[in-house]
Amino acid sequence: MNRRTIAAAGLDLLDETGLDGLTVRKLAARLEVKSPALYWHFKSKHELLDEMARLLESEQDREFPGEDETWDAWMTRQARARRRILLSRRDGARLIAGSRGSADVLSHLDATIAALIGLGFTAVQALRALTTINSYVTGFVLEEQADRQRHADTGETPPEDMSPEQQEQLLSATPALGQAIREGGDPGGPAAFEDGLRTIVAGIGQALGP
Amino acid sequence: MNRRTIAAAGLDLLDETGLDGLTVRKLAARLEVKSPALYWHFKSKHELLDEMARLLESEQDREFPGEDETWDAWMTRQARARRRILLSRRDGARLIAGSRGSADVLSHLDATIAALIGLGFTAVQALRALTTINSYVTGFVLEEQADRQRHADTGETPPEDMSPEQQEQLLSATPALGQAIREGGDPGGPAAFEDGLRTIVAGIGQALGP
DNA sequence: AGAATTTCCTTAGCATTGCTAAGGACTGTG
DNA sequence: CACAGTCCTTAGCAATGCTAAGGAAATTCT
Repeated sequence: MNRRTIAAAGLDLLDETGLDGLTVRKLAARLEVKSPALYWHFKSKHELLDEMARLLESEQDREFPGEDETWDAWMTRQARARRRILLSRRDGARLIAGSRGSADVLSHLDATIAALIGLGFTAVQALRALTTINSYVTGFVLEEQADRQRHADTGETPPEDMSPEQQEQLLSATPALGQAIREGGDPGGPAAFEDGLRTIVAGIGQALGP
Repeated sequence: MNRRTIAAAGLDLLDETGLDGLTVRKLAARLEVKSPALYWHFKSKHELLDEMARLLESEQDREFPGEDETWDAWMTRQARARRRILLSRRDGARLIAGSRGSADVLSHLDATIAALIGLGFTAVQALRALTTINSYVTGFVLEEQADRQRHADTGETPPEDMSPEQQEQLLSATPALGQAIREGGDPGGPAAFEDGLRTIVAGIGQALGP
């Protein structure tokens, strides 16, 4: 048993209990061990969460733009992949947002910037573009998952389980917002994510020059 | 003593202890009261945090575009105001990201969409633009504040307190990233925020049509 | 006015949490 | 064979969120 396997078990437990329900004792029990045993491998719970975050992030393919791939297609692909990773575990966004990044991601970031410089970016433009997209994805998924848990732990009926009449009653209280939701769907859903991503990538392209 | 004054005291305490250090007992002590007294006003700590989040959000001026103001100037101003609010309290972004929004912000969102429709947006475009910017600001400030606490509780020297030689040594390990930071400054700083914001607003403008 | 109800707090304490101290078994090394 | 290192256990401490039960003061009802 090492840090890696413990972190992996932690991610599985995360799906069942959520970040707030994840305790060292429960994780130890799942590994058929008493809780102080984990403190041999990690000096604190926070360090364990950091390792879990690193493991989750490492599941993302960290590719560079392919030969015949444009920078914007690549950035879009990368952003989608990150969202999928964050969504793949319960509270994934909160887990990663609250953790220390590894030196590993720094070196990958460095290589990515280098690759973008080869595609016409300046170093500053590349870094700024990447952090802008990153902030957007983190913020978006964070609210996406927060909504999920809101409906889960209040026992409140999620909008998609309501009768059309109930939906309509909610929407009619805020007419403009109601119209936007009727025409555009859930503002925390995949379509909204794609739209925002497209918007940001377009803005980056504009800053790059014609 | 009511929910409002308790939440206000909670925000003050938040600055001293951080979100993780904020306990019901400490807050009660600050109000010169025993801890179960607070459970008369709030049925759980989470509900208290929600109220604190609402109070913090309510400090933001919720203006509509002025007569001679363009939509992009207004959105930029609004995004900056939100960042300032989140930064005004320690862990402000985490506090708000983890809370339920109030019906109050829904009705304001509705009015905002209506105002943007008057400026040439469709309802869907307006809602999507607002949520995109919102996700970005939340994500950005979240990492901004996370960095702050990382340096605080590891006792690690923040880069700005290092000698130029130490800085250079860090930067040289990742040459492309190093160059980007030397030329563009802290990727979690105000300049980076402004740049990302400008990028997103430009992208929104492009989607609106010429 | 007196009784009843409501409001808002206290004292006491329970279960759970992260974490530490001390020690035991098992493995490899001089 | 002694010794040191690795990885776990048992026992338990201080702090946390929260509940139960009750008390004092104000408010309302008759």
